[in-house]
Order: sequence, then structure tokens, then C-alpha cells
Amino acid sequence: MADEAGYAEVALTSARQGGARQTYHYLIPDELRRDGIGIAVGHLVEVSFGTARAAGIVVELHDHSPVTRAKPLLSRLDPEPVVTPLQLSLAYWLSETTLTPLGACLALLIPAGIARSGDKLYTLLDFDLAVQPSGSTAGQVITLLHSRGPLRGAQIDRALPKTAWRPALNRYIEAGQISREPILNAPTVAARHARTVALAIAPDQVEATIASFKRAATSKRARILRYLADQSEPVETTELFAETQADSGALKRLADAGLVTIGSADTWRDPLRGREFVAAEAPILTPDQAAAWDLIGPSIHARQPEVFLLHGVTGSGKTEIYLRAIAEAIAQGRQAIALVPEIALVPQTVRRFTARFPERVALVHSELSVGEQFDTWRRARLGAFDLVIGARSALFTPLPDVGVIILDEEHDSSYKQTPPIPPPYYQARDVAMAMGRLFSAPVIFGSATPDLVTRWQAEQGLIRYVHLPDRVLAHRGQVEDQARRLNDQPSRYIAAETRDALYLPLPPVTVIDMRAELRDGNRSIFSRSLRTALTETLDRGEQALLYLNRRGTATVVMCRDCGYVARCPHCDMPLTYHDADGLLTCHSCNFRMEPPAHCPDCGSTRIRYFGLGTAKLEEVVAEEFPKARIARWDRDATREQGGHEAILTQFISGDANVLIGTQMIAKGLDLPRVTLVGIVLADTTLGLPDYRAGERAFQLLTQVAGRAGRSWRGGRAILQTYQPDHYAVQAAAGHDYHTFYARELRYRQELHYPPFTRLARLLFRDESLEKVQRVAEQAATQLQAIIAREGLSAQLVGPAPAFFAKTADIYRWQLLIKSDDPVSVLRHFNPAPETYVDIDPVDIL
DNA sequence: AGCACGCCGACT
DNA sequence: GTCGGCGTGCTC
Repeated sequence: MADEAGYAEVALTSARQGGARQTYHYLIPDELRRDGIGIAVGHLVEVSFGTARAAGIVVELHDHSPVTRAKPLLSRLDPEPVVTPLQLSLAYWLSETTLTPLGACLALLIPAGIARSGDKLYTLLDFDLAVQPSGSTAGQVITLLHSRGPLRGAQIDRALPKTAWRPALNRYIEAGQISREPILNAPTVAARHARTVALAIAPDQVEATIASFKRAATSKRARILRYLADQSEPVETTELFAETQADSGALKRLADAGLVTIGSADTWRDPLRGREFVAAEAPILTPDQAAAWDLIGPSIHARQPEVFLLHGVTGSGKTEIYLRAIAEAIAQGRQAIALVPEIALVPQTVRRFTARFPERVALVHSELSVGEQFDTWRRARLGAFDLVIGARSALFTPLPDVGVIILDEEHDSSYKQTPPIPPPYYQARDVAMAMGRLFSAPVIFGSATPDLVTRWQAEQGLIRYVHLPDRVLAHRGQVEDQARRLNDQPSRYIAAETRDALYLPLPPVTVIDMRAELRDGNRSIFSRSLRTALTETLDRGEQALLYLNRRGTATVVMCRDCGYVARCPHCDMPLTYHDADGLLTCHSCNFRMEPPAHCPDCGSTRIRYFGLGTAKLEEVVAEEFPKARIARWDRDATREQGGHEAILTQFISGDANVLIGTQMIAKGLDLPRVTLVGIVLADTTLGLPDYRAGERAFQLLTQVAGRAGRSWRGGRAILQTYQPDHYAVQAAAGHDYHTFYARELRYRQELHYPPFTRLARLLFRDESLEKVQRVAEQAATQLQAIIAREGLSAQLVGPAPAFFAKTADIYRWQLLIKSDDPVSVLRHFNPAPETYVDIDPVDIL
């Protein structure tokens, strides 16, 4: 066709070239324009880039090329476009708002396994060379190529690690003795096909056929035929062999005799396979929930791109609103996305959603295998799912028509992609809102402790605020049923009731001043109140949660005589002692060493272990509370004891009655038998030099305290601290979001922090302290010039060493930009390599 | 990632 | 006067 565009504009997605800032134009050759092929926007294509091959996505078609020498496009890698037009719009938006190359943004939208990388293929042409291999680098490569045949660069790298073999080959390549060709690696995933079997004869002929066998009724062949006679569809061979105890030999004989036909079928790798779902019915809404639904429901029905903040304490029934919203979107023939933090840790969350929507649900998070990610992506494209549950990356599932997007615990920091993983450093809340506009779909943010910025946006009228003030225990019938089985009297514990729903008070929180405990001569890690409460709880046969946000045994190892503190030689952070292996460990880079017997500075043997971690806490509880059966849930325990689910199951089943954990235990767990929460030390979160430290501490402490008393048995929390007057501690103890919000907002305004400005953070990294400082200072100079030239309103803070000034032998400096429009400030800034540009960072450590 | 271009030190 | 070190920037 004459009017067909002749050039494709391509954004490169290959891992290495994904950082290319521009897009590139390629000539579409005639053979790719013939019938049935064609190049369209969204196609994944192979191109030549420099001397390499690369993969990219077509983002636009043009009649003319802006460059004179456009290379030809080499091939189309997938017959279907891999991104939809809407997704492409989203990628442009992401690229502009995060200042990340378009190719890197598009790479988020396609499964890891199909974003192929380029390499070079090396072939030995002159076989005489191999006869006398020298010990040189080139000789080693020649020997390798001679014995193994043509190899890719990555294969030679693996055989000769840390060898500069590439330049050594140049003269052999020039002499025509070795060839070097650019190639594109094969995808690391593919559709999985399974062999299937079906009966080739009529089912009623089976018995007669079996009778004609020499060894009759019990043979493997007879079992196969009888099994297949009962099936209406072809059966996968693996299933057939498992069911009949037959093998491929017997099957082959049947196939050769023409009694069965062997076929092939696409099979899907499904992360939810094998889980049993118990369907649950929607309960009647409480009056508060009904009021909330009256606002949200019509918006979904009318396909309004509105954003709601659903503010409700733990247990106030937010999930029921989410489930209704999902049901409404599905009823419209659209799909829903529900994001939850820490999905890999919390199977409970998945169960609550899948119980209501047992069919057509997908689970998406980065811990899935490449094959599972690929298959989930393919099925989503085909419209096989109504609901996608997942971590922030689930936003990019290619659903045809998204009808609602839900972010549960919207304040959670896991919704922000953060260095050091590759960019774009996007905030899932912002992406969700952009998608809501693109799809014309409502977005629901839910939290008991909304992010200050979200709450402020609601106050400004940018987001609609919906409040669920009370905690719902459950519905009357359900509670009475449960209570009867447990021989308990629920009415004793219930504060108020309305219609069908029973309400619960929030657990009272007692703040314990640990300085006063010390003054009174109590040097234990347990205050007298917590000790008494824990004893009583265990005596009553109930469960307790002990929270401490530090792992290990002792967090500081110090010389009593000179004050020397054992520090990581690579990160300069104090080392933590772990009793499990008897080693000092760096929690930043995992460096380990034997604890010193003598002080390396003064030679003293008076080395003491201070500070408290979860491992030490476990020891102390075991010693002092004979009735305690302890489960510990932190990163160390998970590694040692085989996974999150095993530890949780131990506690939920009642095999353990005390759960000790770090912040993992704060997130989304519903543990109805917990009646006591002990916050062993609240201060660890408060001390960090970050403008969000107060907010993070408040959110964490409120969440942990909220784990208590989620059944009619009630509950309480005890919060131990050395800073009982800190406003975050006080507000968390009173479950008082509004006072915290007002106080924190005033502080942000005074110090000029978000939401009163926006931040961008430049993080510079280098092995040399001098160089990193120089690069940071040059960046500051360059930015000042840009700000002056463009007449922008922006303020630079720094450059200065970051709080974590050195990690794994890399020095870190940072520069903050405070501006209402940091993107404009940075748009013309050209960052040096190893510089992270993070707009709206969630922490500045 | 490669490869070219370019600007300073050790050699013919 | 030339070879070669690897810092910087470009690849349609």
C-alpha cells in the first residue's frame, strides 16, 4: 500500500539500551510490510543499534525520518502488539513525570522473559589456530571455541570470569580467523505446551479392544484406554500417567496401533493453582459502610475517574467496600486491580479476595517465576481475568478495560519504586490516578493512617474523603455462632451495636516511660506492666504479639574502656551480633566477622554487647515466661525456618502463643486470638534524620497497636519508649490520626516540606569519596545555572553526605531539590553515571 | 555494551 | 614525533 508509513520510531527495551534517552527511527523494509506481517505501534521488534542488536517497542509510525540514514528494522518478534495504546500513553506519562527513558518505562509493561537482550556470537573460522593454543587470554578463548563450538559473549564471560578477553580477540577478528556477529538472545520464557492424549476409537469399543490384547484386563494399556474412555476432552500425559500408573512405553504402543491420538495443548503456569477457595457471600453493610458505598458505588457505575480516600481504622470494614467495588466493576463488564503491600508475605489477604471472586483471579508480584509472570500476562491480554491482586507492579497488567483500581494501605512505602533497583522511580498512587484518568475509572485509596500528602489532597478537594470511623467486629449471627462453639459470652465484650453489626472499641494503649522503669531499678527489657500483662495473657490461654523493629541479638558491640564500636569496614555502620552463628553482621551489606576478643584500638578485653534485637528478645521471653511457646517472624527466622507461611501457620493454629517480630507483623495480619500487643521499644523508628520519620513511626505504631483485640475477647497494647512525650507516640497511643495530622502538617509547613513543596533527590555514588563529592558539587552548580536560566522557583539542599554515607564500599552523597515543579528543574539536567534521580522520594536517608 | 574520538604520558 | 592509556559520548 502506497500510503503506509515507511519509518518506525522505536524505544529500546533491552536491558542495556533501555537507558537510551531518545527513541530511534528505523526504515520498515518491504518484506515486513507484506500481507499478514505489517509493523504497528506496540509491536516488539528487533533492531540494529551501533554494533549491537537490541529489542524495542514501536511507539510511532512516520512517513519521513528525521535522520538521513535510518537503518532497516530487522524483524518483528511477536505477531501481536505487546502494549496497548492506553499502556503506551501511560508509558509516555511515566517517562515524563519520572524523567526516565521511555524504553525503560515500556519495559515495566512487558514480562521480564520477553524483553530480550543483545549479545555477540563468536565462531572459530581458522581451525589451525586451535592446534597450538597458547596460555594467553586469546588462546584460552580459542581453546574454548574449538571444544564447544560457537559461543555467545555471556557464555565466554561465564567460562573466563573477570578476564578482558574481548580486546584480546580483536586482531583475530580483523584477520578473519574468528567471526563476531551481533545476535539477540532468545526469550527466556515461552508458552508451555503439554502433550495430550485422546481416544481414537469410540468409547464403547474399548472393552472389545482390551479383550483382544494378549495380556488382558490389568495391563497398562487397558488402564489407559479405560481412563480415556471416561474423558470428554484430551488429557495431558502427565495427568494420564499419574492416574493410571502407566508409562510412555504403553502409550506409544497404543498410538502406534492407532488406538489413541497424541496432541499438544497450551498450558498455563498458575500461581494460584492447587489452592482451594471457599466461596463467601457478601455480608450486609453496616450503616457507615453503606454511607461510604453510596458515594463510591455510583462513581464506578458511571465510570467517573474520581479518586477516593477511604479512611478507616483497622477492622472498620474497608475490605468489604473494596469487594463491592470490584463486584460492581465486574458487573459493568470491566476489570479490577487491587494492590496490597507485602503480598508475598500475606496469603491471608489473597484468600479474602479470592473467597468472593473464586474464578478469573490473577496474582501478580515479583516473586512469581518468569514463566508464571509470562503466562499471567498472556492470559490477561486475552481477557481471562476479572481481578488482578498484586504488588505495585500489578498495575501494569494488560487488562482490556480497567473499571476500578484499589490501593489498600495506601500510605505503605512499598508503593514507591526506589533505588537501587532500576528506574522508573514511580509512586503507584500517582500511576493509579493517571490510569484512572486514562481508563475513566475510579481509584480507591484505603488506610487507617493515610499518607499525610493523600489526606491533604483530600482536604484540598483533589480527592474525595470517605470516613469509616468505627471498628466492626462482625455480624451478629457470625459472632454468636463462633462464641457458642468457644463457650464464650460475646456480649460481655461488645461496646455498641447497631442493627446487624457489632462494633468494637479500639484497644487501649498504655505508654510506659522506660526512663522511669530504670529510675525505679528495673533494668529488664520488660516494664512491670508488660511483664504482668504478658503473664496474665498466657495464663488465660490467649495470644500475644511482641514487636521490636530490630533483628539480631545485640545491636552495638562496644569497648567499655575506650568507647570503640565494632563497625562494618564497607559501610561504616555498627555491626549487629547474632547469637545463632556467633558472628557480627552488617545489616546493610551482609559483611560478617568474628567478634573481637580484644578491643582493636586499646587492647582491652572489656568488650560489651548492648542493644536489643528480636533474637535476644526471644531468648529473654523463653527464660522469663515458662508458659510462652514462641514463634519469631523476621527476615532471619524466615530464612532459617522455611518461609513466612510456616511461621504464621504455627501461630494461627495456636501451636505458638507469643509471636515476636519486626515490622512484618504490622502489615495486614488478622489475628483474632491476639489480646495483647507489646511494643518492646518504640524509639527505633523515631530517631532517623528524615522528614518523614515522625509520620512513619506514627503509622507503624498505630498499625502494630491495631493488631490487638480483633475479636470479642478485646485486647490492649503496651508501648514502651524512652520518649513518651513524642507527638507520634502520643497520637498513636490515642489512635488519634487527626491530632497527629494537624501537628505534622504544621511542622511540614514551617520547614517547607511536602505537601507544601515537592522534593527530588539526587543520590550520587562512587568508590572514591573525592570523586563523589566532586560530581555532587558539579551537579549543584549545573542545577543552579538551570534554575537561574529558566527562571524557576527551586531551592537546593546540599550537596552533603547521605545519612547512610557509605554502603558496600560505595560512598553516597545527595542533593535535594525543593520545588513545586522538580521535573522542570531536572528536565535539562544530565546526570552523571551512577546517579539516582528520585522524584518525590519516600525517604531521604 | 561497544566503538570512536580525544587529550595527556612513555617510548622509538 | 608516535603509540596507547581509558574518560566521555553516541548509537536511528
